[in-house]
Amino acid sequence: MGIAERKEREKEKRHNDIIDSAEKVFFSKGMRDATMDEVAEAAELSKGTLYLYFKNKEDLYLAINARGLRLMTQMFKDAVAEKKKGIDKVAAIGKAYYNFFEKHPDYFNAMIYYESHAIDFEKNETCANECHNQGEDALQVVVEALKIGISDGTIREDIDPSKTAVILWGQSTGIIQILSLKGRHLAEEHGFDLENIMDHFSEMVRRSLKK
Amino acid sequence: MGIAERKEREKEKRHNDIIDSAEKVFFSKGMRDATMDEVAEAAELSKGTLYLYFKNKEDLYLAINARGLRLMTQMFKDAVAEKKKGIDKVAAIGKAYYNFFEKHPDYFNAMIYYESHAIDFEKNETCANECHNQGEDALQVVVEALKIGISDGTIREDIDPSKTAVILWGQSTGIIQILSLKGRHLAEEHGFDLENIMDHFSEMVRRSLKK
Amino acid sequence: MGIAERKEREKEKRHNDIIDSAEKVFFSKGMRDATMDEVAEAAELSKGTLYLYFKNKEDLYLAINARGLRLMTQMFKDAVAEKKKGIDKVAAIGKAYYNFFEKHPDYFNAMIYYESHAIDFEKNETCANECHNQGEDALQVVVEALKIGISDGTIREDIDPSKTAVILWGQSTGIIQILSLKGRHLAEEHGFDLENIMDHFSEMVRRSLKK
Amino acid sequence: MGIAERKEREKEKRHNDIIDSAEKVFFSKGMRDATMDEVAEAAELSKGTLYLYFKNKEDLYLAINARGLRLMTQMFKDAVAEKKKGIDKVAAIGKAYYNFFEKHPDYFNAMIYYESHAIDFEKNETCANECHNQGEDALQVVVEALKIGISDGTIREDIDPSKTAVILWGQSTGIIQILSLKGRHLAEEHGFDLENIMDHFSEMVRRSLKK
DNA sequence: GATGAATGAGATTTCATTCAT
DNA sequence: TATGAATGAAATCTCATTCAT
Repeated sequence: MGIAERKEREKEKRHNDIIDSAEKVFFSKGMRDATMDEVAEAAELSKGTLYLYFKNKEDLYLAINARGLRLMTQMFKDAVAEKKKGIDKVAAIGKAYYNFFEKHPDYFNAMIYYESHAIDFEKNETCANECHNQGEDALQVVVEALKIGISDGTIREDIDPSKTAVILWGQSTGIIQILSLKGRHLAEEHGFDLENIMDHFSEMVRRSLKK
Repeated sequence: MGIAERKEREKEKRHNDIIDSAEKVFFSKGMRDATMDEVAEAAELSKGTLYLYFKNKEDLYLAINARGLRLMTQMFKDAVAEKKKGIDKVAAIGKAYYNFFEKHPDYFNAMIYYESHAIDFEKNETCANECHNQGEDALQVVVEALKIGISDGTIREDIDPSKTAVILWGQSTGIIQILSLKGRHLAEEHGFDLENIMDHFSEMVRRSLKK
Repeated sequence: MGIAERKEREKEKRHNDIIDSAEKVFFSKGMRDATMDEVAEAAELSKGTLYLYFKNKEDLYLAINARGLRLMTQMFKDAVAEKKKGIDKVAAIGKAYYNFFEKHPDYFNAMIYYESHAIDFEKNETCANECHNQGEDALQVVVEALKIGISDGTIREDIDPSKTAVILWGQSTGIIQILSLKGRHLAEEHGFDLENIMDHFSEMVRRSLKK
Repeated sequence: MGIAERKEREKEKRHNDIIDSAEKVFFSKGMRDATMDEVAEAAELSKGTLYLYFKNKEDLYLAINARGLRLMTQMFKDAVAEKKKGIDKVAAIGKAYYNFFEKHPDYFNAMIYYESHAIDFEKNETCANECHNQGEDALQVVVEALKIGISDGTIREDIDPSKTAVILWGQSTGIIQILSLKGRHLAEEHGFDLENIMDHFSEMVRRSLKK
């Protein structure tokens, strides 16, 4: 019981409702072409209220991205849980990442946007920090999988789990980014099978990590 | 010899002068925050004139990017020429890529920006096409190196050179992108040595390709 | 006796507390730039509560002005009481007015602001009416002084006390207003002694009224 | 000759056209309630263009005021020219001032607004400075009239022309301001004849200045 | 070709005021 | 009564792009 709690919950809900509406607008029009007016209309709120909840357009976009990252991290955790061996866990994360891209390409693209724009973390910007933390969480899942792999002997022990996680993260993101942006082009012009490229990549990663 | 030629040359020069000025502005302020007014001022031209030479801001930016891509492709070609074995050529391209990033981070970031935004190639837009072609050129250098590696037995023959080139390209870009955006953070907070990460990565690639 | 009375007293106190806080804010930031949020914060009340006690921002501002006018009227009455002759009473009011300005410039400026904006009296708005009545009171003090002057022969009898009071009021306000807004400028750029200007003015008024 | 001149003239015209439109809007709705959107619409220009010509709403209002002041100064000069004796010139200025108020009450009120708000002159704000200069011009006309009066013996020589001009200016403004704001009230409730009040005032001024 | 004024769209901000609880 | 979130209207600002000359 508690008025304060209820208010808090309502505020939280309003916050989420705005993100819901923003997603619809941003995902259909794109970050650049979507307008705050449209978001306000979709949320059935006044523009002033949007700015009550989010510092600016970018902040709102980051809130969407934080959601995507949360979702992705969960997918990573689920993937990891399904495998025993470290190397298989790593591979599963890779698969999960591609899965995330396939099922939620808009979230993936939001992430790319976020990753390719220098964003200020210094100033206590809630959404930016949330994104940063979620990113670290996701990375940590990879680090753990690598450590397990080293322990169970499925991954060579001369790698540094943290550095390798960063590398894997960068690699995968870079590849999926290409698939996202040039995928259609690669498929149509060059006859590439995208899924197949991911398998290729997966195999390469496995080779680069195995004992 | 002729008036027409001279005019053509002058036009060409004006074109390049504008890109020079745009580079200064875009590189110091960032693509998003740089304004056409600033570019015009730097170029000592009126804003209207910029639009005589470039369709729009993005087009101008793509012209810069094309320059960077040309430079990068050349660095790739030089790198390839210095090595005999295919696998070494591939590794040399990777080194050259990191080199390109270190020496011309602004061009690299322009490229990232370009890679993370869907850009229309369809309409016969000169600059966009130039970028696309340069990108294909660069990729072709990788494809050739891989083919040579397969021929000379330094690279396993069960890979598809084209797909693998795309993968290598995506991987490398993704990693350098992380270094570019989070490099300082990784170095300062986590004590990572960036060069060392690239060596790690290089080693992983070598393992994933070798026979 | 009772609860009702106590409630009434508390309400009255709250009312005054709000004016106290509003004064601080309005006087330091200026009527236009002060915000209701700031007043609410200063009063340690919610913004909504302000509106329970005052119809709107202007009403609150008028409450401040009414205070100033009450204070000023009292100074006029005190000044009048100290002199015997009508002409001296009139002069004393003039001095008191300047005195009011010097001691309470913020109240004076509030009055100026009030005087230079057409405000609705019609609708039974408490604060506006209070201001209006206070203004009439102050003017009446001048009227009385003039009448006494006519009676005691220190002021020429061919003037109309009411009209003359309005004229004196307008004159004085106009001059002090200049001193308030341009005083510093006049003193620094033109080397005027403000006090001296008031003496000048006083002498002129005396000449214009004397028999 | 002169593209530059023509451009200059056109710019000047556009400037004036905007002020024309702004006058209509501001005078009919009042400074506070008029919106820049309305001005833009009246001027058949985009809002952005308004801000190209005027720093902000206040600046635009000051431009209107500058016009009023120019007009008023001219009326002063005309009035002065019609009289021989200094004292008559001063009286004529007073009449002209009231005349200005009667014929152009909106300009007068704009002036009041301007006079009762502290406005920054420091920053090189064109319109504010123009107002300031026009004000000085007008005052100078009074100073000259007083000097002539002292020379021709119609005004006592123991007054300081500059200070007296400031006093006269303040006095008159104050009285007309009352007539402007409370005139209707004075006429209807108290049966005052406004014109008559000005005559009264005129007579008082004459007495206060004459030898 | 060159110019730069004008446009128009949208982001952002700011508040007085209202309203549901 | 008290609260403070929400509103809605404007102001302000910023630019990429267009257009008349």
